Amino acid sequence: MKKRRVKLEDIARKLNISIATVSRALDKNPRVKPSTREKVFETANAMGYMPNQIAKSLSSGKTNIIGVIIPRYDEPFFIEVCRGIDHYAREHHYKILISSSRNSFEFERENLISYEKGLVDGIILSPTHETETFIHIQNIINKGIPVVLFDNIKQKVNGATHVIIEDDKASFSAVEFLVKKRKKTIAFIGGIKEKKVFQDRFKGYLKALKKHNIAVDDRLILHCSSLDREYEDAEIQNFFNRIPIQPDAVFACTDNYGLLAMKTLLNLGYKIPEDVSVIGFGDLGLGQIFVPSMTCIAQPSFEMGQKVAELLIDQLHEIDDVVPQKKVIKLDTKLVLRDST
Amino acid sequence: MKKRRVKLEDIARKLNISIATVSRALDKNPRVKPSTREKVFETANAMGYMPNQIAKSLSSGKTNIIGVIIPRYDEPFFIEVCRGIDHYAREHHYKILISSSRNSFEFERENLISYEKGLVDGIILSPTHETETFIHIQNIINKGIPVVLFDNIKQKVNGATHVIIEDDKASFSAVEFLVKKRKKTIAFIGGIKEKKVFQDRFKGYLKALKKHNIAVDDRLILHCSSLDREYEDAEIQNFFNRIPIQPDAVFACTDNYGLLAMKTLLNLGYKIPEDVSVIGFGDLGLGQIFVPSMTCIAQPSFEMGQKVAELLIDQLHEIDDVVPQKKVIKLDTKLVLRDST
DNA sequence: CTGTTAGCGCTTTCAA
DNA sequence: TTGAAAGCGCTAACAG
Repeated sequence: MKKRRVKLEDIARKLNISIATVSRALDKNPRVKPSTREKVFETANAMGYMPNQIAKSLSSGKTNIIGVIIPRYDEPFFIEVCRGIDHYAREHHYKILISSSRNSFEFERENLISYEKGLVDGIILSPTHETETFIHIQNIINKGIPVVLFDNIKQKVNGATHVIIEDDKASFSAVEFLVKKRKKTIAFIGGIKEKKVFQDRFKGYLKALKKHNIAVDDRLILHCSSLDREYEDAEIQNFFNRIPIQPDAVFACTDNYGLLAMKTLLNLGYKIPEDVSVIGFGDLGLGQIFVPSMTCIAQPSFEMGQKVAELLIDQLHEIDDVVPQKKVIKLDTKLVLRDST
Repeated sequence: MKKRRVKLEDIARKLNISIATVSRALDKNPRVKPSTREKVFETANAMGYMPNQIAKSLSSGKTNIIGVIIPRYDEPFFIEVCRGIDHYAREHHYKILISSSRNSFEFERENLISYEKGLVDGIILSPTHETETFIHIQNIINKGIPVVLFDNIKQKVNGATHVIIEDDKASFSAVEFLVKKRKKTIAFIGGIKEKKVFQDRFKGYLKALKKHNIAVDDRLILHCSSLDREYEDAEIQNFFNRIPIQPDAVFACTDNYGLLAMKTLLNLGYKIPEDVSVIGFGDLGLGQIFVPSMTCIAQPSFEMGQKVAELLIDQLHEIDDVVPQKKVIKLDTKLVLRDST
């Protein structure tokens, strides 16, 4: 059943012309006589010709594939970013090869190395919480492969463009919003301490309390340590079941934490927002469905994906000699008010 | 900055041996003298050698990439399937190239064609609701590229393996469960009518009603027609706002529909499950967080991904001459009981 | 155990 | 406007 694919040579032979001419004709190279070109197109179609991408890539040195590495698939934020990347990339004739580092530095390195084998023209990466050192990324860049980083960047990488949001500012403004609503007992639910974005969101929380002279109370603070959805649930339930004081507000570092907090609080008999206000982070859809709907910091995920792709593709199109400006792009967030506050 | 990559030739020259030997040594081919092999490894490392995947692929005829086409990214079901595929594929040294057909037949075709250019060794595809004809898939198979289909398969494709769940049975059992709870006024919320899985889920609903002599009431039936999250919400709100009779149960064809129904009903003052029971379809996480938690038909999404990948990779490893058995694999679903019923 | 050589399918000078 | 030929980097059959 498996037939040999038709290639340029087959068309050339049938038409009694050279491979080069066929190649040029198919390329719409103007240096081919229109009549020849037409004949080539006709027979190519008739024979069911399909160019071999691999051969093209080998000879041209470009694959038109962008490698994307995210810490995990099951987080709407990353999926939205990928969607944004995909949209932009497709418009510019690039495909995307996504892989997950599964929150592991080792996997991140492996993925990077596998991309280094020439499969991709450039790389988009969101570092894991474990990623402390950045030489693996630096190595890639030194080999001349453009890299754009987004989210969770612990350390500036020379030669890479960064796309981020200002996590500290965003959380500061959310917490300040709660304070202005006369909340005094504001709980904080963060994620793994090692992750830069969570560190920054925590900083914003502290800063807001400090500014408004509210004492920090450790009993109100939870840093979730699990990387797994199921355990997050348990951690948060535990936290609120045992909390010795009643919070009048909760600031959560992800949508999911916020929703889990709401669920737990409702089950404990709290009224939202009467007894306690809740704010989430991300605004990736679920907050709108929950009853009551959740106030969130909206993170421009799709746009972040588009931006990241745009920056990478721009770099891919730059003349090699030009030393391009590597920049840090900051995207805006905003607080979306709903029923939980 | 962009340095020329080191290749086999460079290593060969430095060691004064042939390229072939270097290639074999790196391959751990036993026909190379251990001492030679070691020297090769050392210098390869020292020189920072990195094999060129594209060249390898061209000469070996395999890319070790699996192309995956899903109707959309922003549906947890598909992401879970992709996660399953990724897990299995990675263990077997395959990478996955995901693209979305964005619910469009034309995009599906385009993606397929782009994969036909030799970039992928095999294809995993979930057809869109628009996909009525399957010649584009048949064409691919005829070219000798293995294809595995999953979910929403309107028509059996010759030569392709299919992985599905029995949507009609699953929804039948869910609706029957409601009937046995003495529900008489069971609303149905389905998706676009063109989609096979929704058709089947509707059939199951009808069948259960029929079996238990409950008259079908069109006023209780909604087929959502939008492909966009935002409009789904509006459609479902509209439906319940205007419904002329009070349902005592709702069977929804996706988790999202179920959650939106619960939200709307709660906002209308219904008590769940006292006034109305709700069952969703999928069980992809959110149902557990909602208050009340939602009873769902659990669909084995991750497992489906693994299975689909396994079947494809098996096929890729089959000897070409062997005409492989193409099968239809049916995975089991189950009803997960929670607070909404 | 190692080297020679002929591809894999396409692009791209260089010549004609 | 076209053709010949040299790669792209690696694999594998064949010969020694």
